[in-house]
Amino acid sequence: MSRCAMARRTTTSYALLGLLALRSWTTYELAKQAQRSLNWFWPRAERKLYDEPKHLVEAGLATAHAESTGKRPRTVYAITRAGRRELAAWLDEPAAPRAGEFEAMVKVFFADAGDLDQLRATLERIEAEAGDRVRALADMAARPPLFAERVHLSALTLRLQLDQERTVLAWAGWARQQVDQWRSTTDPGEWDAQAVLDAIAE
Amino acid sequence: MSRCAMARRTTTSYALLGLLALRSWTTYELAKQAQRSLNWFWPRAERKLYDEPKHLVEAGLATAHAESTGKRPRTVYAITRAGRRELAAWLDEPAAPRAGEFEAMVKVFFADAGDLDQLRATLERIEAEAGDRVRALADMAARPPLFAERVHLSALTLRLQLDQERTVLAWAGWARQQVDQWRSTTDPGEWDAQAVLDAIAE
DNA sequence: ACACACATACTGCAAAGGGCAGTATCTGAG
DNA sequence: CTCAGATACTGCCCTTTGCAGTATGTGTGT
Repeated sequence: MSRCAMARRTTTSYALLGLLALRSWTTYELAKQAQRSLNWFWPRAERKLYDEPKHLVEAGLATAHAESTGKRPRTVYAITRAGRRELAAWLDEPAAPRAGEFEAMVKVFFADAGDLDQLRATLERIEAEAGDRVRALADMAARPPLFAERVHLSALTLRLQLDQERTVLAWAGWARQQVDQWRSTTDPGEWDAQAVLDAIAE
Repeated sequence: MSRCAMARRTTTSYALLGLLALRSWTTYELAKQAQRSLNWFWPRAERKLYDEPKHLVEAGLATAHAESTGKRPRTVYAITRAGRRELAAWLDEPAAPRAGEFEAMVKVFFADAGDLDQLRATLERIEAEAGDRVRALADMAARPPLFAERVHLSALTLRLQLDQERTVLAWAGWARQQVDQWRSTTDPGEWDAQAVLDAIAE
């Protein structure tokens, strides 16, 4: 009943609340599940995934229940009716803009501080990583789903994730071909950068 | 000469060092430039962009020079020889994996906690944002470049950025079409989720 | 029967990063 | 002469990360 000092909620709060809306989990399970599914578009350190459920309980959006496996204690979290209400209300709020961290692209952008071999190595690593992820996504799609009644939503999100990885993969291959035509990282020789920019500018 | 307590360097340190490798900037210019260019793949709050150059100076990778415009002071940063060396060495280290925050996708993933109108609104916002960004990138590509001698590197990075935004744009359009065939967020009716998953699994 | 790897189930701490408010000066257009 | 907008930052508090540390299950092989 009392709402006292309901601390602010972050996207991380709602992401975990979303998982709790599907079923109850122990903190450990919740953390693992978040890393399997949410990690693709809402990556969070395991540390946070242990802290956040406590805030949800504090705010009355979830309940915590202490259990144990022999001598080892564990906490099972479940969503409350208020939690479901808040989750539904949150869906109405406009989301934060997409933001991506891509350190390797910083290295590409400043490639002229180094040599062609370094640039090529960076591009190869980008390509390898994207390839791994395409495979990981294919695996996930092939495996029987954890929540059969939610496959339509999984299909939607997996599709974007795959498209993104494939885009990176294709770009990296193209970039390696372009870079192979350069004389050095500071001199692209005959290579026509303007043509690429013109294509981007439509 | 002394290396005393050279604090750790982060990717943000190297990103700014990269900009300093191009020319000297005041902190304000550096912050703005970082937001114009780096923001696409290494977004950082303005606040950090003011702190970081101080660490670079501390580590001997840059120098700070106090100037003034009338009564208003300003600090001009320049890279040192040690800075260029460190930057080149950093290019060799494998980069952190790509990581993206996409809050709107969390809302799509948990769309079954709300109704179809909420899901459609989320998809429309995703589409609008991606459209804005495609236009912003086209603008950047059309505008005369700040560093003419580096257009080849800009072309490479802009290309990926555009591909990424277009991927999101195309996906959002597709997703809206799919969702229009659903009966509710919990019941996709005749819609064939398995077909989508099979396509992903190859 | 015992070892040992691996999964479960967390906590503490320091440092990086984000968001917002606040302060002040300079520049150009009307 | 005014006023918006650009320049040039700092302080504060909270979130998030990363890593190390501390246990207790469970299953597999020998």
